[in-house]
Amino acid sequence: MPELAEVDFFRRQWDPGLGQKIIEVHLHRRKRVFRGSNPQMIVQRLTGGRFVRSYARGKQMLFAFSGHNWIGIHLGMTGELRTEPATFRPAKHDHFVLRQSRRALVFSDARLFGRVRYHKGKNLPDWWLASGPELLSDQFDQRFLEVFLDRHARAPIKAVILMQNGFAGVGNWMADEILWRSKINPAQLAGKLRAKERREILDQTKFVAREAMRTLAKDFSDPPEDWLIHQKWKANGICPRHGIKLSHAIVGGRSTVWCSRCQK
DNA sequence: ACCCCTGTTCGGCG
DNA sequence: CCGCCGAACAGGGG
Repeated sequence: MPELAEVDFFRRQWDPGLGQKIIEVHLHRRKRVFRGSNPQMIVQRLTGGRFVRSYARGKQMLFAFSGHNWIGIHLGMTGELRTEPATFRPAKHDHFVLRQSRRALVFSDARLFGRVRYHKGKNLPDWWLASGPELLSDQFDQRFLEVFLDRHARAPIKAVILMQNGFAGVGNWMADEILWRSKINPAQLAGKLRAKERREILDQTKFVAREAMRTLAKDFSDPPEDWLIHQKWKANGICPRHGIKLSHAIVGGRSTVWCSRCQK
């Protein structure tokens, strides 16, 4: 579920716990979400520390704790963060719980595609820096885009827009929304795109990211009515521009929707 | 019962 | 070696 703006929404769900001490860490040690990390060490290092700050970058979140301890969380397909009362008892899918005196900070994930990582040190973890520049920053510009599109010239543009080292935070619905607004067919090879189309991709990516941050990230409210996202999952979804029936196919390995009239 | 899925990684293959 | 593609991961919902 979570892409750029939803990820930031979930990150902020733990805000009430900022500055507060962690009195107990509860986790299911054997769960897949801890792959690559040592769950026992997470418990050891976080217990008694303080939750001091959080960051989001693309689909990644980073939580800073006192003593140079860091927790990275990726929500995968079905992960979510929330807070619960102090008396909360974890249920089946609540894999990681930071208990504070007044509340519990909870990560849950039914499908276990999400991930919790641990990092110790004064500097940011390497994997944090591996994702692309933030879409709304000046580093995500025309020059960056050109190089990235050319590097993946033989892949369909839909697949390229889903690559996190280029389009950090873009997931399936954002990708379709961007391509629809740019009037580009999702199956078009990235290397075939003309100068005007490349400019459109930059502009529409910024637009979709900015608007999503204004709505979804703030309170999980819907983007405007005339966005493609509202039609995408309907059996008989129509193009918001002129009302003809949308096309569906698997492109770049992902379910894709587009308008055959405006996206040639 | 069967098929679908807003994500990532890995092995196969061209 | 580079890079694309399909499968695998796992569970819930239609």
